[in-house]
Amino acid sequence: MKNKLSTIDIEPVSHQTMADIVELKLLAFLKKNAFKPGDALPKEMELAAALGVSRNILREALSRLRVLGMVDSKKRRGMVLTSPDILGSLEKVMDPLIIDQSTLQDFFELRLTLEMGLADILFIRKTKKDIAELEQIALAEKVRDKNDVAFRIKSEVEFHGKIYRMTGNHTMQRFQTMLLPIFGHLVTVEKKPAVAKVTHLDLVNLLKTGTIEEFRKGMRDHLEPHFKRTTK
Amino acid sequence: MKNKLSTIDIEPVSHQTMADIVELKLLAFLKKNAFKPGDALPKEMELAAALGVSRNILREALSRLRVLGMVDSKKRRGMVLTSPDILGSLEKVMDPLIIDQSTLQDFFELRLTLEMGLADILFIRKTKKDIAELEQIALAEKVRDKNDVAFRIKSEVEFHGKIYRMTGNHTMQRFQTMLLPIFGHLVTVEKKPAVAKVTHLDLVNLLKTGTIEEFRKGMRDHLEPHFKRTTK
DNA sequence: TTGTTAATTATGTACTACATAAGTATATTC
DNA sequence: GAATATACTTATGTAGTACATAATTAACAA
Repeated sequence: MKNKLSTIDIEPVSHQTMADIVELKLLAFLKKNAFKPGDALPKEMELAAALGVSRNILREALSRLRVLGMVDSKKRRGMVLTSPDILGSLEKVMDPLIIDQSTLQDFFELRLTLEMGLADILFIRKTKKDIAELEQIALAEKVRDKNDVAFRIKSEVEFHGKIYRMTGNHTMQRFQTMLLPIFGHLVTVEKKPAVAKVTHLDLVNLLKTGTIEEFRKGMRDHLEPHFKRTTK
Repeated sequence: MKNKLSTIDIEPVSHQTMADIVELKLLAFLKKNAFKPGDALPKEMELAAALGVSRNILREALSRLRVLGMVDSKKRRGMVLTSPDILGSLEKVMDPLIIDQSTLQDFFELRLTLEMGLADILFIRKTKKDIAELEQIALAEKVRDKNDVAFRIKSEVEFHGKIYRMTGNHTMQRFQTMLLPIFGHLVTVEKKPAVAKVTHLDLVNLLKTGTIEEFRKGMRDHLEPHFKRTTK
């Protein structure tokens, strides 16, 4: 019964090119031989000869590993396997305009999920200093005009960003920063701005004197407008 | 005072190659001109000419966009922008052996955070059918030998995997699958297996008759051994 | 030991040539 | 004239050659 789609939802046959194959073979080669970061790779000519492809094709495949942050190379020295910058590749494609709607929604929910799960790590790592800084951010919101949309978004970003930083988890922090454009995009699409009944200042106080459960409850109420939009 | 490191912790100067520059220029070009999935890109020769580089270099850069799932191309037809497969690039580099220890720990915490935050979405999306299936998985564990390590891991994966599937969030589900090798790697490194006081069957019952808060409390207790290892 | 210079070498870039598949136009047949 | 077969065109895919460049090594000098 789902034939109403004008765009036919079917994937085109995948024409594997040599570069595709070589890319996979290289990945398999690295895993099979248990290469570790720092290990030197065979030189281009050897690899190309071993794979039976031109140096051109090999370089196209290597170029892909480079963008994944898996290999690095310098002239004369050769190539070495590096510890990949996992989120680096994510950052490059995180553009709300080209990501399909369904995935955007998924990431939005992912952020909500993270935010709800943060409490545990947060209570392990929180410090008086961090809480004080967070409070400053929350207090700064009061003195500004509530209708200043640009400021509201900026302060929202600042507050939640600070919370992620407080976890001491650099990856999570970066991940959140990457999700910001998506969050911003979905929010601007919204008709009316969501007003939370639990404010940032409330959250700060819960962080200061409350329990994990109380803080999480507060966060849930703070995010309630977003959860309300999450359908079955 | 952190000079005790034998390997000097300093990044080498980054030598940007032409391919690096072209890659960035292409990304900027696509964003600036608001290209949308399906839009045709200029042909290789035109791009190369416009950028002032050889077709070789351009193809190395395009190859990178391909691995990110941003462009697709067929002979004669030309290249088109595609909706990127965000997690595709992640999957390729998700190898516990080459990811640095610090990032591994970050991802481990990320998983714990997700698991703790799942409750809200889960209670929105859960169905009787899914709960019944989850219960089957939990029940199947009872009949097996507790000392069968391989089975224990398999059933652990199955149970938590099912929970992620129950969220209906395909991205989160894929993300969890990607994290499995990391989880497995860190667990095998552990000395003694962690024994949780809240079992999978307990969680199923909480999902059936409990509240969100009760379920989350159960999940926290279930994960307690892992949280215990999480240091300040 | 330190500093300079020259030779070596693996990567980086450019260019050419051709293969291949997929549109486009033309010709042929009924 | 419509349908089918044929030749042509074109943009990507692949291969090969040539040379530039930077980093390493070796040799040499102060």
